[in-house]
Amino acid sequence: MKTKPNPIDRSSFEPAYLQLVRVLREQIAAGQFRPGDRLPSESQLCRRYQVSPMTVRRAINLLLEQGVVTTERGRGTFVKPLELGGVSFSLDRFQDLLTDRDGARIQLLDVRIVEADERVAAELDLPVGDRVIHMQRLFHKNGEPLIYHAHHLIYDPKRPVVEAEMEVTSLYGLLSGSGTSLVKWGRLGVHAAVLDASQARLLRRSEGAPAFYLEHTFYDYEDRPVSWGGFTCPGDCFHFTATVGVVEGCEPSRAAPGRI
Amino acid sequence: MKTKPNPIDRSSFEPAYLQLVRVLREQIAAGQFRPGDRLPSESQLCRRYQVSPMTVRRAINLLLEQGVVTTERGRGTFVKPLELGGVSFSLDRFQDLLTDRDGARIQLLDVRIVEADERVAAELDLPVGDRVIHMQRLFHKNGEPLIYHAHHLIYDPKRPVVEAEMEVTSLYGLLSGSGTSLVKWGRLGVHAAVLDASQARLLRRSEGAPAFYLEHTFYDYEDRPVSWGGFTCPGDCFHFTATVGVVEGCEPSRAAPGRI
DNA sequence: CCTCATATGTTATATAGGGAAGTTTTGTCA
DNA sequence: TGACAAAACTTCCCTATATAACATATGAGG
Repeated sequence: MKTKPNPIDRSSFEPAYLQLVRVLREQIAAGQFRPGDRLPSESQLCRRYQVSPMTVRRAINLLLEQGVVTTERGRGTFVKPLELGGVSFSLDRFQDLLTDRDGARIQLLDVRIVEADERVAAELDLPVGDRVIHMQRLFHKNGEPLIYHAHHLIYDPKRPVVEAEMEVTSLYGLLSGSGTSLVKWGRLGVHAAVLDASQARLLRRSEGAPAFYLEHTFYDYEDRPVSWGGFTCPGDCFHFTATVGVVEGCEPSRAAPGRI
Repeated sequence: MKTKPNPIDRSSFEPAYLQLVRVLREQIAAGQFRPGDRLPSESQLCRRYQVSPMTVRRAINLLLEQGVVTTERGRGTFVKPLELGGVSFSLDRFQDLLTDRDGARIQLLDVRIVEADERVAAELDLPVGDRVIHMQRLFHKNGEPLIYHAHHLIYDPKRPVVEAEMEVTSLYGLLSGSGTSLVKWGRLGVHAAVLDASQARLLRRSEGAPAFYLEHTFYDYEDRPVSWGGFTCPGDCFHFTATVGVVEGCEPSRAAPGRI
């Protein structure tokens, strides 16, 4: 058996456990270990790379959380096969649009106090006819309209959502708000949709054009709904991408951004 | 200062570090720690819960990877504010359709060998005019057509993709295939789309109906493209959901399934 | 009052080791 | 040969400890 040089560089800034993760990933990516194969045992890895058991464990745990391998107690660590179910898409770039930077502009189309109809009342857990705030906005990027946003907010003097929400930046201040946020959590959904006539006019596109509808409901610390609405994102400007499997570049099955 | 009882149960099957994760999550979910707040230092947590530093570290690391907290070396660990960018949507249920279970049926519409046009040649990294396999399929669930799938495959006698791919189960066998898989990794994209005339007829829906188009390109161990195509999923049957923020039930910002 | 060195508190990384639980292999005994 | 027990191996979890790197507070000296 030939003795390979130890690829773990102790003088590097990169921690040993991360180096080990990288080395193992590279070996998997190179096909040295294929789906279903068993990796060397932890003690073997210790000897092979001259690191302590805890370091190996930590590396294995990372690979586990990254979805690259599975472990079976008493049997070994195995390379996971590809599966579409593990893929996930993230909204990375979306938040950039909600904030102000980089030529992003937020146009307030309309704000008014209306009475909740059945649908709104159900979503916000209010009696029908209660007063709620209805808000419509248009997000621009480089002068072009990009996203249409409409949502309903509770209007309760006892709950100071209004003041925080009336700012034009709105959602961003309410979500990632400096200091104490009012919102504890939210539920999101992505639907396939087409533009209706008014949306098409606002977004300067043709009616019936494909779009993503990103629905959102946010809840406060008493788990009461605070806001319900959605973003309409034309399909010609938005898409989600991701990779599955162990690719050479680091960070694999982790999701990738989503705007062209 | 009142001495609270130690919520870490050492006789439990649940590992200490997971219990600690749960406890901290509950405190955050309950509003005991709010976004921006600093969590107790690691040594404080050691004393408070009577566990060793490594156990605390592991718990903190988990919270870190779950996106619940951020850490700043030399300053402390802080509760993360809500941010949409961190949300991710997964394809959990999608794979169920690719396999056979639960009343799922796969109808082979057409398989033929064609010459690659410019687009196909570019995607599969082949010369224009090379022979490729074109395949169209229809996925049914409980008798209803659900997904339309069309893709092109390389047709190279030297690469035994064909035999593995000709099975009706196709993609599933090629991906999650038992034994040695041919595919090392893949690139996925989700686009907003509408049904064209032929798709509408096959899927028994109206033309122009909204849909998701899940594009895919798969690569072999030499990083050469093997397959390119996409799934057309009518919007009335598919959507993605996710939650953002720390919700009472475990596993939060982790993505959620996607079929109604 | 300002500046700079020091001390303290924090997270990050690493080593060494031990025990529990599960699986596989080996070996012994009938 | 067959059945069963023992050993070996593997993953898993935890403890104890040490060092490094970074941030902030403290205090002395000008």
